[in-house]
Amino acid sequence: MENCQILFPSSASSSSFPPFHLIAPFSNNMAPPNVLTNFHQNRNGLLGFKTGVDNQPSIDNNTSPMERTAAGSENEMKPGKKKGEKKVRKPRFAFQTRSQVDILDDGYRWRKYGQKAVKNNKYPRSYYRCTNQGCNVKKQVQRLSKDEGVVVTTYEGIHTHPIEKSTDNFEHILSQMQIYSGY
DNA sequence: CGACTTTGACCAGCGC
DNA sequence: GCGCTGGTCAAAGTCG
Repeated sequence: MENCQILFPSSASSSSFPPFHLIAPFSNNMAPPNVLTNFHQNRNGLLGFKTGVDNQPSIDNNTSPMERTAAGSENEMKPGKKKGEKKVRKPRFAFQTRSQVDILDDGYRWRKYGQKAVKNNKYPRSYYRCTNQGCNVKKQVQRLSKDEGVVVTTYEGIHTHPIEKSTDNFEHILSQMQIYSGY
């Protein structure tokens, strides 16, 4: 978990790196994760954006070994937990936002599949998965207990399909929230 | 009735 | 080895 902290640059540097630079591309029919991926690819010395990429060359593993047979043939081990096989992590991107709502409407449809209480945090962490068939993108949403206005959203994986609805809505939400810059 | 949420249980990884 | 913690599953419940 710790390998996925964020950072936006401090607000002091907003002139050189306004947080919304991160977001602007969304309007181009791009989903946040994709955008962030770009950041990841350039991440040498970038932004302070931190990702949780583990030996993941990059983004071409859209359909990962984690893929769970949607048909539900189970009985196999849990996905991605094969013996001897190194745990493969998809690229992860996290960002903090200051928002009233936990769930940012980023244009994709998500299904909640779990919620856990997190240590040192009075708010639970929620786990969501993209409902699009074949798309294994996941995200975690957590509100900070020390600053309840701050929501941390972590994306894992890359969407393999076009966005489902206009991101105008997302932008609208963005316009209502402030990017948190606590570092 | 389908899509989604809730929630307890289960499992693996990790630190001690 | 053990206990803690994070991540996921899946059954049951809810909602439109």
